[in-house]
Amino acid sequence: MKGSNLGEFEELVLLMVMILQEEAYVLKIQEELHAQTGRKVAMGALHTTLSRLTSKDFLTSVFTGATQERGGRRKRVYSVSAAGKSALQEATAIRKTLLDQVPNYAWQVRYI
Amino acid sequence: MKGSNLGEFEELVLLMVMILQEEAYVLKIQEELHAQTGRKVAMGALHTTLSRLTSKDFLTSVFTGATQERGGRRKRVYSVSAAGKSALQEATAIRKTLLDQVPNYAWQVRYI
DNA sequence: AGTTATTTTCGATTTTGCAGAACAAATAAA
DNA sequence: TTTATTTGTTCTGCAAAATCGAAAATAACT
Repeated sequence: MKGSNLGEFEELVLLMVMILQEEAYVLKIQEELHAQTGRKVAMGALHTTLSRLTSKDFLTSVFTGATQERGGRRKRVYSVSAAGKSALQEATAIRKTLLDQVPNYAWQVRYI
Repeated sequence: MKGSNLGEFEELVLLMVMILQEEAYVLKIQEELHAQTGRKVAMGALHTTLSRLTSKDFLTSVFTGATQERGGRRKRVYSVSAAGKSALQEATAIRKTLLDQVPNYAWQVRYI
């Protein structure tokens, strides 16, 4: 219970990987991250975060066989490990707890 | 809509300030942060974050008159600005949106 | 004036976030 | 069968965020 805190971007990336599932490879992640959060990050940036998350054992990855598209290299597909999920879970839970204690709920985002 | 992303610790601090209200001064924040999240941060760390948030205009602060306790200096009480609230709101909303797209809700923290 | 508790300020360091260029692989086109 | 083009990976490097520890202030009480 040390609280292996996730950086804010790391957290977004973990979420995207969970959402994308078998489609969780860099380009897709980058694209989807932009579509959903309006954030456009360089590929290098994403790779750095991805490998940092991997060395923290929050992500694992495997190569898929190359497809027959123009320039279609084999892609590395990521998935969130159990540790990654619980880190995410913990961060979410803590914030939820705090959020519930904020007086004047007016400003809050409605759950439900 | 630039996405003035909050760091993960910055976000926790903003939340604590909102929760603590008139009691939002460093020592209290530190103490409460530890109580609620199990995280023990050094005072210096907190001050750095607090002033970063202030220069981003997410926090404002005023001095209270010193109380009559032994060693009781006047404390600087913080409060979250409108900009701070919306930054918080935005971060929360984005994550909520993503969270809702994660397949296999089982692992998720229940809202409600 | 000196002691004591509380808060703020000041380096210094590690970890995260992010960009861009160089490199590698695969295929389409010339 | 070379060359161009697209897709993906690695490397280098800097900026911003997270932290610590110690030094300076400040305020009451002796």
